[in-house]
Amino acid sequence: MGNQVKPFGVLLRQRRLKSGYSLRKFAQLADVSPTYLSQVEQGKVERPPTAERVRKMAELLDQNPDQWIALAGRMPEDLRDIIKSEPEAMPALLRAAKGLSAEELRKFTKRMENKRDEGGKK
Amino acid sequence: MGNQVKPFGVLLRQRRLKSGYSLRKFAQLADVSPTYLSQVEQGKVERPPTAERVRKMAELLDQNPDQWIALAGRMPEDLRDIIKSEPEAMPALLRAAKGLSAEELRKFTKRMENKRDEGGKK
DNA sequence: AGCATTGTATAGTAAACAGTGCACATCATA
DNA sequence: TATGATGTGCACTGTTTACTATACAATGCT
Repeated sequence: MGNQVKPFGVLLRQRRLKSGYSLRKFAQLADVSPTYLSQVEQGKVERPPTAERVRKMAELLDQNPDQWIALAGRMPEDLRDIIKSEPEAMPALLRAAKGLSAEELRKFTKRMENKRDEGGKK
Repeated sequence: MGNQVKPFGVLLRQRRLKSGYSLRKFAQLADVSPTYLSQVEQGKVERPPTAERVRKMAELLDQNPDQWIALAGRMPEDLRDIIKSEPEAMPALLRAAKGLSAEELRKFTKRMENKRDEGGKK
């Protein structure tokens, strides 16, 4: 509900400027060409960079890498494996989680963690 | 934990034979070349076919498409969007769900569904 | 024997992906 | 005016992806 998904490129540019990096400087740190970085920030590329590169950028700007990867429309590699490990139950879980608020999701997350910590019996 | 993840190709071949299709016949129905289908069944291809094609194959063989897509190491398209809608909370939720059994996952799924049905207050 | 039908190995390919290089316009500063 | 730094448009490129074409061996049927 009301989750305004700001384009990845816009967010990237905002954060980069806030950190005081020029386009060329940051491109160098992130190990991409200035041209490409410019295109990404403008949303001129079909799809944002790879998950690995997005992770690097997020780290350079002190942002949450997972969040940025998801915002870029990529999938953190481990999530794919998690889903694969329970190919029926995990998709169902995600679809059920779809409408819930972030707070509710966090609550469920906590409960799941407790479930695991309380003893890997069996 | 003892989740024996049977290779997708092996499963595909088993199901295809059970349904009485020859490789060429099924390849034609699924709209791929016999060569390619053979490779897929043998696990000779780096990665299984696209989600769309796997879905088609699953339907032809009366299997659960989502399950097959996940088994093939692909991501049902809608899941990506769901994760993107809550780019912090959803990855966290999945990671917490990681070790849980299928039954426990189903329980949480039910609870989430109830939460939603009981009224989107606030 | 002849022919069809089965699956398979090898090689190749069109399109998409994830970028790069270079020239260029704009603005600031000296 | 010159020099430097900023970001950007356009063309291009190496690599990966998701397959296909061709030829072939093995088995079955008549």
